[in-house]
This record gives sequence, C-alpha cells and structure tokens, in this order.
Amino acid sequence: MNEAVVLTPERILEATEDVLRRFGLSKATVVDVARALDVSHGSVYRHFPSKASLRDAVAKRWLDRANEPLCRIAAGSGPAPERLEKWLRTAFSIKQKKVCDDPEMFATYLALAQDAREVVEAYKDKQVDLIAKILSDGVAQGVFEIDNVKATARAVFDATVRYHHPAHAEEWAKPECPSRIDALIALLLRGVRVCKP
Amino acid sequence: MNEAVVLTPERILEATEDVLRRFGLSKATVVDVARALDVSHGSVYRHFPSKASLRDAVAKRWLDRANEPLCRIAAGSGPAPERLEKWLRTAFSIKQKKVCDDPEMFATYLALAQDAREVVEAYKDKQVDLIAKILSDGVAQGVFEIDNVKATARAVFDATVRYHHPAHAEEWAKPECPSRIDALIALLLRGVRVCKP
DNA sequence: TGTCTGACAGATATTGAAATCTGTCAGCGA
DNA sequence: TCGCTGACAGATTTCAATATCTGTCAGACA
Repeated sequence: MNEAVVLTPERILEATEDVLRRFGLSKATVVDVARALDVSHGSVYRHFPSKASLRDAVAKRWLDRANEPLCRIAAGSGPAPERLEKWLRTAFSIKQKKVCDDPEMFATYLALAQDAREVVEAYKDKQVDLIAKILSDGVAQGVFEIDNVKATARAVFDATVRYHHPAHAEEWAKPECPSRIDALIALLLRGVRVCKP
Repeated sequence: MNEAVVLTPERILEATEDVLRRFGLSKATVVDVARALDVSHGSVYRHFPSKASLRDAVAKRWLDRANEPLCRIAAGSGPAPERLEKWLRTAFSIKQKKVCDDPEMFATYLALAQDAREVVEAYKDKQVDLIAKILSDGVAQGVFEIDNVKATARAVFDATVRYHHPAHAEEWAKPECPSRIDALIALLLRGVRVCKP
C-alpha cells in the first residue's frame, strides 16, 4: 500500500494551484482538480466544504509565502527608517514580480481582492501589524514621533495602495513609476520622523 | 423654424448623459442617443467620430464639473495646511457623493478609469497641478518645506488613491473609513510641514 | 452647398437549448 | 467503521443562431 496516494488537504491545495495556473481562475473547476488527483470530485468536498473555501485556502498559502520576506524585515533589527523603506520597497517588488511570473495566480488574487474576502482582509491586517512593528521600533529608537502607531501604520498602508493593490497592477510597469515611488516613500518617511533629529 | 432642433455637440452630450444614466454604460448605444434626439444615428457620427469619443466627451464634462470646487479651493488664499486638508476632504466627499447619487455615471467613469484613457490621465494631471499650487503656496508662506513640489504633489495624489480612485469605491462606505482618512491626512500634512514651526 | 437619412457590411451582443459544474448523499468496498 | 464513489438536482456556463449595433457612404432634401 502506497502512502503517497492518501488524499490530504495539502495534496489538494498543491493540485489546485497547478490547475489554477494551467487553466486560470475562470476555467478551473473542482472536477479538474479531482481529475488531476485521480479521485472523484466528491472526495475533494470531503476536505473543503466549497469551491470558494478551496480557492481561499490556495490564496492564503500564496499570500503567506509572499509575506514571508516582509515578516523577516519587520522582525529584524537596525534603524527603523531604513527598515521601513526596505519593507515598502520589498512589498512593491514582490507584487511586481508576482504579476510578471505568475499571472494566473495574480488574476486569482485580483478576483479575491475585488470582493473583500476574509483571507485578504486578514492578510492586509497582518501587513499593517508588520508596519506597526517597525514604526514602534522607530519610536523606541527615538527616530520616529508618532501619536497613534496603529492608526499611522494603517495610514502608511493606505498611502501605498497604489503599489500593492492588484487593481493598480497595470500602472506598475510604467517608466515614471520608480521616481513616483521614491517621492511617495520620502513623503511618508518625513511624515513619521522626529523633527530636526 | 425652430432653433432648438439644430443638432449641436452640446445637445448630443446632454442626450448621451441622459441615456447613460437611464440605461447604464453597458446598455447605452448610439442608436439610443439618436432616438432620444429624434435623429438618425448617422447624424451623431457627423459630430463625434466614434462611440468612444462620445463617451470620453461625456466623461470629460462630468469630470470638469466635479473638479470645479477643487479648482476654487486651490485658487483661494489662506493658510496652505488648512487648504490642503480642505482640498483632500472635498475631493473625497465629491467622489463619495457621486458614487451614491449618480451610480450609472460613476460606473462609466470606473470603466473609463480602468483602461487608462487619455481623458482620465488629463484629469489626474490637473488634480496634481492643483495640489502643487497649494503646496507651493505653503512653501511661500513658510509653513511647508518641500524639495520638489511637483513630485511631492504627485506623491500626495498617489498616497490618496484609495479615497479617490473608483476601484476602491466599495470601501468608502465602511464605518472605519473616516478615521482612516483622518490618519492619512495627518501623516501627509506632517510629511510636508516645516519642522518645529 | 451642407446637413441629414437610411441601407449596408462587419463586429458585437443576446438568447435559449444543451452541456457542464457545484454541492449532496446513499451506498460500496477496504 | 471510514473514506471514497458516482448518480443526482439545481445552478452556471457554453455555443451557435439570431438580432442588434457600429461606423460608412451614396444620395435625398432644404
């Protein structure tokens, strides 16, 4: 008897991601996923209550993977301003890379993000927490001066939607984009810095 | 003979706006517009070379009308920080009002904005110029300290996409929205203000 | 003369019937 | 017993035939 043929949520997610990448969000069916795993589609429903939950689980995995480098930056040490800048630039370039390398998954993410699904909300909240971590480090280091760290973290996140929300993805390739990002980051850094350090 | 029956671009735009409001962007046809004016649809093409140009012209009118209060604020006098805040809040509330009062036109605008059409680009550039005007007033007043006014104006515009880009319109009604706007505006104002005034 | 009409070709949208999909569940086989 | 299957009902999607629309233009009409 072969252990590998046991149907696990993990294997289903793997197969779903493949199918999604191959056919795209609009064409991928749970029948396709079942076929890829060589089981009946009823079996898939034994592990995920609906197609939507399956899609959300795949998106969560994908988002968590994308989030990892950002967690490391936020958890790290060093001067907060540099870390905030690094964090933002990394966030932007991860998204930019994804949209090139993995367009089908990105389309899935876009569809997810457009209805304000739970997974995406949770992911955003996590991002805001990471920013808040860096901001409060900065306050502790005496380089940032912030009334309400949580609200300001949210404001920094909101101020940068243009460069991480998939709805604006077509703009990311434009040639004037880098200098606009520079100006935005400079403005935000000035907004949190203590006066005359 | 009746002067009112002369077919002018203005009358066509008026009728198109009506038809758009009545049927929505996806259903409105230039045949409908012609019918509303009681002329053949060929006549409409005598004044506008294509349906797209007609749609763009309507959008331009609509945007120009929406922009008027913002022009007045930018052209006004008084302390720049207050004016910048007023400008931003007005920009947000105009959009918010439009999305409630005139959802069909707003959908049209959304469709326009999604392909990055010329009209919308021009409108955005105009908005950035207005912000730049207020910023340079602030510099002149000695309350703002800004390296590159034009780039910073663009950054302020970019930082506020979430509250003026139609792609985010569904978020505007959420209860936490006002306090997030407050935090964002505070952050941006701090980003342009001189240190220790 | 200059504006408008209406018929036209090709493109696009609508429609309804057929196919496929989602989600459920009784029962099979290990 | 437990996970899997496959048939099923209702929802959704596909597809091709049909209808409508866009954009043009020769000619009517004032």
